[in-house]
Amino acid sequence: MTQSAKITSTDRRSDRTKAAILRAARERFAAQGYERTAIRAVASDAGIDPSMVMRYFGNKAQLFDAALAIDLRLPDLTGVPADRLAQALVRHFLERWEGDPADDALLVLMRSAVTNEQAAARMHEIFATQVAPALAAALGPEAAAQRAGLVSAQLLGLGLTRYLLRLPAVTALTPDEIERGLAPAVQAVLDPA
Amino acid sequence: MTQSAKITSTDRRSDRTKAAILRAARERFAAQGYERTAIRAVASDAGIDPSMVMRYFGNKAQLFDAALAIDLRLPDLTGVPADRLAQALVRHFLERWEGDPADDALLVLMRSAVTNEQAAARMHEIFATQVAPALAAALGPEAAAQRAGLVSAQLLGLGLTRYLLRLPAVTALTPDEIERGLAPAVQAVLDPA
DNA sequence: ACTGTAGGCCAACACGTGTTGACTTTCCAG
DNA sequence: CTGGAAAGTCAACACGTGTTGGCCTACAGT
Repeated sequence: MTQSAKITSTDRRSDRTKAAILRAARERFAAQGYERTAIRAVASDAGIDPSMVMRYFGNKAQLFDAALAIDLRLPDLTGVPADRLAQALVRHFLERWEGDPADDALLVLMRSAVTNEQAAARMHEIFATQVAPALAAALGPEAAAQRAGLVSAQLLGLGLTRYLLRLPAVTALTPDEIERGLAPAVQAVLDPA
Repeated sequence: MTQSAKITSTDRRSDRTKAAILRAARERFAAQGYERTAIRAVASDAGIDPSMVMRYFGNKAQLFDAALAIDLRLPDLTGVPADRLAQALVRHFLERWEGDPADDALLVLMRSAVTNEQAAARMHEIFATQVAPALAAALGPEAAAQRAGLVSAQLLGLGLTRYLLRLPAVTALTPDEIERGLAPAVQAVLDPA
């Protein structure tokens, strides 16, 4: 039977628009956050009718949830010498963000998580399943539990001030200056006095 | 003429409700951010009609602007020994925030500034007129310009993760633990390698 | 007692939102 | 060719929003 051929062809069609919706949604959520993003605008960006968004994703909250399927792609820190851990972390996030801050999932999440409970919950989840384990692998479980919070505070603080708030005093710095300035600070958190 | 007496009495009446509106607005903006705060809700909290809000503040944006008249009450850092600057800063913000995070103006501002241009602009202004000068007084002008950004990133990162996102790994720490962990890191930014 | 005015309320408008259901078009299997 | 399902459009509902203007009420000055 050629049913499989049929299925794939039709499924491909719908999957393509589904992907277009998701891409448009990510861009809007990133630029404006959850509340200010209108489904009509997402649909318009994707070149289809608003009702298609509902057909494929159910409702706005579920669309948001789908847009937040995130992989931070944290580097493997187990091979990094202990005294260069901080540098590796700072550099990784800088590289990630300098590319295109607007569509980086972590910044999308931050922008919405501040006013939206659903996004905040997802943030907790991302932290628990990705950030904490990566640090635990490098520092050992109990040390990581103590320090992962402050490290996150430092890195998210950078993302907040440079890419979301765009504080001039932070955007004025070059990536190199940030790495040189911030890496020792993060290292200070990793190595308790 | 007793006109002055008349004016003060009537003005007092209106000023009292005006203040009530402002108080309610600050609470709502703090808890929900700009977009999710409804004027009807503010009016209801203040025990008056929504149209009174318009009468006294013009529109929502101006109400928001009035709610953001903020004094960070930064401590005078000129007398603090250079090697204790970071500790003084971290402690100050912790004390400020541990009291009642919900109505601290800086957190109000952060919550809205991430999605609202007007709030972001105000944030830049607050930084330029309060944070930067306080650091300049302690570090000297050109050193402050270089490092104020990263110091702010670290302090706002703490506020973000602990009071807005409430990341468990950060809320689990006691204020003392945070001060011990973060002060050396902030000091590392203040003292370049 | 009378009157003007400031303080306040009510009802409504205009608009944007998420969401729904009925209708049309596309397109492929038989 | 043809039927039927998948993909997509259209128009509308129900609701919450910021905002407006007209009306009422209390009270201070004469």
